[in-house]
Amino acid sequence: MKENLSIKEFARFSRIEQTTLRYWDDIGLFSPSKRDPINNYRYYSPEQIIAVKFIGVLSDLNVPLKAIAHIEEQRTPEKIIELISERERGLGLELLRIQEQFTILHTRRRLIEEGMRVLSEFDLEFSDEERKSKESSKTAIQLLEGGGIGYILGPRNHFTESGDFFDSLIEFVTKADGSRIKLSLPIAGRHDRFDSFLKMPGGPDNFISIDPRGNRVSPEGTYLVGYVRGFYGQLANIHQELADYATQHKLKPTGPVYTEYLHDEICLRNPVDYLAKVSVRVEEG
Amino acid sequence: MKENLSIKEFARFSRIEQTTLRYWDDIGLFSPSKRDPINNYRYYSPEQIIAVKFIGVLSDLNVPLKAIAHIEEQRTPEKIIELISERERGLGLELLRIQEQFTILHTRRRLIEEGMRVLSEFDLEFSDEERKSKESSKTAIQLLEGGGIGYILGPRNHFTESGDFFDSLIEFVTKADGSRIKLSLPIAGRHDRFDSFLKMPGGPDNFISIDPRGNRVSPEGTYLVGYVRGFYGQLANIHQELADYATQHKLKPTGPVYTEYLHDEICLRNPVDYLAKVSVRVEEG
DNA sequence: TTGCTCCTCACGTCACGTGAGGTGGC
DNA sequence: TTGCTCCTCACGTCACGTGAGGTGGC
Repeated sequence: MKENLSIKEFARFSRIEQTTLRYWDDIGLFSPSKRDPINNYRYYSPEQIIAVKFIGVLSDLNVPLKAIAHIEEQRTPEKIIELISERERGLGLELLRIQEQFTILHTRRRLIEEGMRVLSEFDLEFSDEERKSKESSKTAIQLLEGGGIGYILGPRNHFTESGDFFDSLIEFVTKADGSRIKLSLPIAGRHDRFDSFLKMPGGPDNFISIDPRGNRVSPEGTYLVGYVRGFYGQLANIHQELADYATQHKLKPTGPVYTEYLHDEICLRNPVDYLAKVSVRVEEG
Repeated sequence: MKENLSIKEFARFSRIEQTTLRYWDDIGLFSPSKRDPINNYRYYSPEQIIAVKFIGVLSDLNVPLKAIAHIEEQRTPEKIIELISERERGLGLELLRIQEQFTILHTRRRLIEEGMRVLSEFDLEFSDEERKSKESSKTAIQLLEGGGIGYILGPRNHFTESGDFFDSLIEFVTKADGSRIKLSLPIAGRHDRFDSFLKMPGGPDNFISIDPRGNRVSPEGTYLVGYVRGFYGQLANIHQELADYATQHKLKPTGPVYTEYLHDEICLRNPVDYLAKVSVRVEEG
C-alpha cells in the first residue's frame, strides 16, 4: 500500500536527485502530492513519476524551467503537440551540430596523427640552439599517391595588390560568415600552379577549408610532399627543395599545391614545433 | 596590414561574443596577443582565430573551461589525440541520447494526436455536473486493424498476492533500473487474455513500455478498441461494454489486452479529462 | 563638445550543489 | 542517547550577461 514515497524513494525510482526535486518544489515547478503536517516531509505518489520524468526530458532538452512551469500550468493536448514539434526540430538541428563536431574532431585527429607519423618516420628534431631561434626549420620530402579530399575554396587572394597575408586571411574569414566555410576546421592554402607557389610560397591563391561533404575534390594523382617544421611563414626553401627533388627524379611539378598545418597551436605550445605539409601534384617526365 | 584586430573585429570574425572573449581573458584561458599600453585595449592577431575557434568547439562539447585551460598549457599532439578520442566517444553517447529523446517525443506525439483524433470523432465531452465528479467517465468503441508495436515487458504483477496496484507499479519502476525500460516513455498495461482483463481491468498482468527498437511486438490482427475518458482506474464498465459489443458483432475477444493512456497528466491539468485506450484482440466467430 | 569604442568592477542569472544547524520517530 | 531521514537557509559554482561609471582619440 505504498501510496506515499519519501523523497529518497521517489528520487531513486525517478532517477532524479533529491536536491533537484527540492529545487523544483521551491520554484513551484513540481511539488509532492503531500506534506507531512508535523515534520513537513515531502511525500510523492507513484503516478507522479510519469510527470516528473517528462519534466526531466524537457529539462534535458534545455527547455528553461520557467517555460516548463508555464507549460505545466497551461497544458492542453494542442500546446503539448506544438512544444513537441518545436523540440523535434531543435533535436534535428542538434543532430546536424553533432555531425559537424564529429567532422571537426575527425579532421583534426587525421591531421595530428599524420603529423605524428611523419615525425616518427623522418628526423625533424631541432637541436637546443635551433630551438631558440624563431627562424629555425627542418624539412623532409616524399612521394605519395594522394588527392580526393573535399575542400571549400575561399575568395581569390590579392597578395600582389594589397600585398598582405593577413588582409587576405581576414577577407577569407569575413567571407566565411554565412558561407559553408567552417572556421573551426583547419584553414589551409591552395596555389593553382607550381609556378605561383614558387613565386610566393606563403601567399596562396586561395585559402581553403575542409569540406565535410566533399563537394570540391582535389585531383587524384602523384604528389610530391614536403614537410616543414617551423613557425608560420617559415616555409624555408621548401619550394626550391621540391623543385630540385622533382628535377632529380625526372618529375614535372604542375599543381595545384596544398599547404596545410598538421601540427599548429591546437596541439603545440612552442611555435617552432609547428609542422606544415606542402603537397604538389607532379607528372612523369 | 591588419595585424591587430580590436575586440569588436575579432568577435565578428570568430563569431565569439565580446563578453565571452573578456571572460576567457579574465580566467586566463585565452588572452589577446597584445594590450595597448595606454588605454589597455585588447588586440588580437588574425591567426589567433584558429585557437579561439578550437576552444569554442571544446566549449560547445561541454569541456569545462578549466580543463580546456589545463590542456592548453600542457598540450602535446598525443594529449590532444587522447582528448579528441574521448570527445568522439562522448559524442557517440550524445547521439544515442538524442535518438532516445526523438523516440520519447515521437511516441508522446503519436499518442496525443491519436487522442485528439478520437475526441473529434466521438462525443466524449462531460457536462458541467459530470466534470465535478472524480468518478465520471465516458466511453466509445470501434473496431480497428492493429498490432505490431514493439514493447518492453515489465516483471509479472502480483495483484492477487500483495493486492496493490502501486506496489506492482513500483516493482516495475524498480526493475526498470538498469533494464531497457525507459520511464520517460509512457507506461501501459498488458493482460495476457481477455479473461484476466474481465476479472481485474485495472490490474494488468504486466506493466509495459514502448520499445524504441521494437523487439517484442504485439500481435497483428483485428482489435476491439475502447476509449474511456476519466481519471486513472476509472475504466468504468468498459470491460463489459467490450464484451457486449463482441457478442453483438459475433466476435471472440481473445487477447492480449493493452491499456494505454493517450491523454494523461503530461498534457492535461484536470484528471477527469484523461483518455485511456483499451485494445483487445478479437477473432471471427 | 560629441560620439564611439573600449575599459573595469560589481552584481545578476540559471540550475542546481554543498554544507550548517536543527527536527521527529525508532 | 544514537542513528537516521528529512527539513530550511545561506552561500558557492559555472559561464557568462548586464548595466554603471569612466577613459582615450577622432
